[in-house]
Amino acid sequence: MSDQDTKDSVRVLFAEFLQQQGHRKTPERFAILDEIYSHNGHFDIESLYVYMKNKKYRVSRATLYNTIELLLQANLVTRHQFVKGQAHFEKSYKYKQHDHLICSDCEKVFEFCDPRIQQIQKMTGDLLNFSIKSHALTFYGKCNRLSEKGACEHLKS
Amino acid sequence: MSDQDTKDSVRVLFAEFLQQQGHRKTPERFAILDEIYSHNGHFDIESLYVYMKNKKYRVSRATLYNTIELLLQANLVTRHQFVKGQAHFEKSYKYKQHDHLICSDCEKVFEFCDPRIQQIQKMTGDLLNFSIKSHALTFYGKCNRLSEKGACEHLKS
DNA sequence: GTTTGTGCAAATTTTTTGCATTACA
DNA sequence: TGTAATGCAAAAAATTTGCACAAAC
Repeated sequence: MSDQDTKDSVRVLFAEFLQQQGHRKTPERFAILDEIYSHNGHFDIESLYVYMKNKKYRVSRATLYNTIELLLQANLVTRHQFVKGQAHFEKSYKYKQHDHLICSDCEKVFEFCDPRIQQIQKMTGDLLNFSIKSHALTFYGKCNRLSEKGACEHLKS
Repeated sequence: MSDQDTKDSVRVLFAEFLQQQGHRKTPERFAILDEIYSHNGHFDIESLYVYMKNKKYRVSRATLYNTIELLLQANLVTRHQFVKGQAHFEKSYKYKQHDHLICSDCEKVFEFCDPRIQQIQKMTGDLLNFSIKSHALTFYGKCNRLSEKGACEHLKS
């Protein structure tokens, strides 16, 4: 599936979501969705604001916060809190299920997959009578690039 | 191990940590550690500030932030970000390893254990050449108390 | 005695809110 | 045309920083 196909799909999904929830289909909402699906990796609200401002797209931070909330509800975006005091997001449609590994030296975020997490998720839900929709698993450690190259890729000071 | 024994142990561990790192052993730092280990469950900086103020303990928010940072490094406290815009913490010494389950209806936080997560942690570290120190796994869903009692325990509005 | 750590207050950063205006349905 | 959504700016909330004073080492 091409990037354009993905963008078309999420636009349709978001439109359906807005319809069902009785929200209006404003151009800002679709522009924000489009912007998010034009980038890979994680982003925060401020970056998104700057991206759109640079494209001369007139949008307010308030609308970004509002729209991100809707996109979270629509499961088109997920939220993370890798660093304190600032939320990070990433697109989630057609993006393979994965979890994160954070290096406490260079603060770089890596991704990995393990199918057993889905099993644990299902079993825990059954056991505790909980309808589990999603999960977030993060491992914290050191990426062992220090000894290899003398320093982590993004090591500070 | 009694609560008092635990408090004594963490005080020794924190003292050793401060020594090794070349930090001073101030009474404020031990008072904060003691306060944290006097409570169960999760807390945020503001609650901790109020707890200590109520006990007439003179402490500033700046010192709380500073000390929490040291306690995180010493692995005596862990940080979570259950809700946006605010960090939550919990004591971690001698407190059984567990993960969290959050109800999106009542926002209550539940705990669970699954030994397989340790296996995934070890295998992921070996596979990606990463020295993993810790993890955080959170499941998001609905706690099914709605249908049982008409509403989640802390359901809003 | 030196220098780190502290409290306080101000500053910064992140997010939310109020309100007049715009535009979707 | 009625009402939800927007932009803007102000407010609120969370965290960090600067500085004079206190107290570990």
